[in-house]
Amino acid sequence: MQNNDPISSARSEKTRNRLLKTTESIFATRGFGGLTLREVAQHSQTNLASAHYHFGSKEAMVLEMLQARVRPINQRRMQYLAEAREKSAGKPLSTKDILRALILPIGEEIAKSAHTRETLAQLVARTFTEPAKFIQTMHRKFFGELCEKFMDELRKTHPQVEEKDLYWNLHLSVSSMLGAMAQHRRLKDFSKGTCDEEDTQDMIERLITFATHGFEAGISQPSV
Amino acid sequence: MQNNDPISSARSEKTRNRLLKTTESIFATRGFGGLTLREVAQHSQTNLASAHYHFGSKEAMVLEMLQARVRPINQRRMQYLAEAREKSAGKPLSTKDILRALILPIGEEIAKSAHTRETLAQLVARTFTEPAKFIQTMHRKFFGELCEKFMDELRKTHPQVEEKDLYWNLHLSVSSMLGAMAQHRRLKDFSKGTCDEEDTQDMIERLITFATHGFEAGISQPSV
DNA sequence: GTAAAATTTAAACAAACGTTTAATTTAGAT
DNA sequence: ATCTAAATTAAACGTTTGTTTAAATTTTAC
Repeated sequence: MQNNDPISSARSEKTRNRLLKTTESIFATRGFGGLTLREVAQHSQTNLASAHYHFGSKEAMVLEMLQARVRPINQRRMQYLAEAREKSAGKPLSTKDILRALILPIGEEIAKSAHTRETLAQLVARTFTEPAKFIQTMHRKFFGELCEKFMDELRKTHPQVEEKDLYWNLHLSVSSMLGAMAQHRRLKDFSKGTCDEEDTQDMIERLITFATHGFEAGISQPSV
Repeated sequence: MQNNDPISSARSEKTRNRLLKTTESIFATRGFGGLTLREVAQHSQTNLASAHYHFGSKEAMVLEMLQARVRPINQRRMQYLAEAREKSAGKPLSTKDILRALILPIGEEIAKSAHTRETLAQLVARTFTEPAKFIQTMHRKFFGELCEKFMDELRKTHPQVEEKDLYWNLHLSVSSMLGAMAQHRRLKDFSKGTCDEEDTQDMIERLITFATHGFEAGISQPSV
């Protein structure tokens, strides 16, 4: 039996994954500039040069980590949208169904484990505040087409609403989602122990409700 | 006549201000790690060492710039809250009045000039995603007490609502505001020219409406 | 088992960073 | 005008960074 992938043995793939995992953790807490290849190598129990061997550069390594993280979340978003369409049997989806498909997947990913809960929220937040150009490029590539898919769905649900209003309120919905992710770790600082940041499920449900009503208020009457 | 401030001549203050202005611009686009004292000095038409002479360190310089930016915004927030209280004549404020006092000042600051519109939105966004510890500390100091003031007001308006619900939805309101600031420059990428990022006034009004209805939906019924 | 390829490691590189020191220039007071 | 302190400048320091090179080790194929 010959390996169809001549390069990359079993051992090599393990160190690759170790590097990616460490990259994720450090990038989430310190950002791109704060991430050091030496620190990544140390925490991955490997050598400094091995990062370049496997990925070619620091940029490429971080990019691969981000893609591996974002891709499954976006896939699940499309999946939820498709499932909601099946259930609705041809009729347009509710605003809440659409926004749930947008928000829920990232909530599930956060809720998965303590490790992801710690880092993923910050991770997502970074991708849209990070100064590095290549991350901005990735962000645009990843979420540009996704945005269009969701806009198509919103147009069907609100055929009478102006394009501009739909864009603005989708923009605000996404903003509130990302803002909530970024602020997640700060919750304790301000809520004086009232709110528990570990109850991710609760946060996601609140966020969906928040965004849904914000959205619908924004497309019906410009001021209240 | 003797200058009451023996140090800092007129010339020195001018270079100080030039340094702060450049710091703001670069920090906004590149973040703390991406900001270089050499670049700041160059764009401020002064020397590298002058930054240390005036501020003592890179950290202190950035901190002073941030404080100079945030303080007047927070002051205006408190002012708007007080003004709304006067008009209401003892009766509790509406949710929208409270959130408007929170959101409007930052919108006004953004709308002031092209320069601030470019940078302030990103600036605010950075302060809550920035990895540097001293910025996190500042963030907590600046917004911790402000948060309490707004919570007091929200408690009066919604005396029957549980503390936890108020915290969560204030949190989500703040998140949507900050998220909108951070995402502001990305708007063009996704709206295909439909939305104009220069119309800040429009964004702020939409944001206030969005947050108000999101907030009120979150404290009345947990699910719709 | 042995040769070749893939992977890991060690060492060094040039560049860039914040900071410091010391010298120079400028401003203000008598 | 001169002296003193403030402000600016020039030059260098010690670290740290991503990256590269080359040697050592491990795995894979025949």
